[in-house]
Amino acid sequence: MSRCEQCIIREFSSLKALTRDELETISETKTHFIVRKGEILFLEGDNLNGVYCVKSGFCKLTKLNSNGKDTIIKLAKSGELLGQRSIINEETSNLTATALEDMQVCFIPKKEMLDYFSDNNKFSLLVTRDICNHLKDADKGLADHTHKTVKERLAIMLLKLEELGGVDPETKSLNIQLSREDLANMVGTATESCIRLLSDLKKEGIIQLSGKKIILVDKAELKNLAQ
Amino acid sequence: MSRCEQCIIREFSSLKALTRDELETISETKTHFIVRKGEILFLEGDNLNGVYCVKSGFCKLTKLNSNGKDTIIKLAKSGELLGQRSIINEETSNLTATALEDMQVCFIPKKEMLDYFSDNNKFSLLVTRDICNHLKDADKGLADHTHKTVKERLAIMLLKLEELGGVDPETKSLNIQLSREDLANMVGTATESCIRLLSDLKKEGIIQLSGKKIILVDKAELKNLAQ
DNA sequence: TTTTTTTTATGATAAATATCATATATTCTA
DNA sequence: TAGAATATATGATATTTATCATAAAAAAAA
Repeated sequence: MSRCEQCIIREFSSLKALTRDELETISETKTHFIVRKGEILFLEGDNLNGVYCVKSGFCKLTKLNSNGKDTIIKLAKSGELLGQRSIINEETSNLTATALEDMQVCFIPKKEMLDYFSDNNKFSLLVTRDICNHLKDADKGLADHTHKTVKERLAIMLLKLEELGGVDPETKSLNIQLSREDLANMVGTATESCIRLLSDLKKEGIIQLSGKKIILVDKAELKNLAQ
Repeated sequence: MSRCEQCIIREFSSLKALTRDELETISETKTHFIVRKGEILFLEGDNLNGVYCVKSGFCKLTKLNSNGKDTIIKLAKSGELLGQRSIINEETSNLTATALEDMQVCFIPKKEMLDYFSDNNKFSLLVTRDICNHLKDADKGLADHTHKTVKERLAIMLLKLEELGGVDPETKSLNIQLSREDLANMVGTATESCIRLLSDLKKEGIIQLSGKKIILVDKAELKNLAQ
């Protein structure tokens, strides 16, 4: 199994603040596994006994609504740590993580995370900053969902998907390919409304569609919509 | 000016983890002031040079939307610290704080907060947990705003206002009295829609209204609506 | 491949919510 | 206190968005 000291992915998260000694200890205790597309990493309400480090692939983090629908709260890609909040607060997870494509994931036990959080100041600062960034995004999302139209939120989401996953250099289409249903759940609208608005954007020449592939043609106009 | 060592309010925030020495230092450096109803503590985009400790009164934390409207992201009451995220992330504030009634506020400089964050593990853990709780609330709010109707969100908000500010023991009306406009901005709807739905709830015997005073009569039904 | 299932697409319609208009009540201010 | 300004209330209407229905396209399974 690969060693954390040699894993480049750690440079993208708070783990970069760990010392060589700490990384070696984590290497001994961590486990590594594959999650297939559609499989669940953890469920809302689960007691997490550690954090998940996404090595490759990406997943959606959702919250189950009383009407049985999932709301996608955010997406996570390689380099991100999942479950930090639950570990720090010693609470069950408030979100469900589901793979949107095959993923490689490492699991780092709670004990090590909490030990280093108290012993390594640089690490705890980075962990807290990471959580702060999530909070800032959530505040922004809340404001957007409160006063923006569905079309505006769709524009925001398309730009966010590009930022998060980038585009295929050949086809220029978004690397993150969501079903219309998932996209609708991120935007916070009905699937049909989402499809309809995508069609509108296509008719207006702002995006191109072919199957799940989406190309952002007129990004200036998208940004204008997103404001 | 009152000394932090003797201030009971600190027991309600992460400040309770500070040592006597640390509290004494803060007492020397902190400033204390009054913010009148409607006045602004800080603006979105402001560079905060410390955190604000709410000693009495409460305020709204808002985000300016591109359409010029404010979205109320949350309310803060006595005992809460404002501006922690900005200090930790060394970023400008992402929210505007406006007093909803006269407030007493202490300002604790950035330097002390950051020093104790690195030196006092108990303190940094509590600060991080506080931020984690805000994140959890924001995730919940995002899910609610995504799939719930305006009436359901109004019910949620009324219950939240009771939880946050309590009720007058005499009249049983909510202590936190918001304008219909502010309430609408928290729920995420038009002022008129908010007024209409309050009237509906009144007709259904779920709440009582007289001016800004709101009495939650049938809390079971409200909770049922809030789900 | 053929069949079945799922996803995407689009029209028709219903429901929810926003906007505009206006009246009344309340609060503020001179 | 009177008058002005603001907040609350409610009707009429417009707009947005969701739901239902159905068809075409794509993907999965036999």
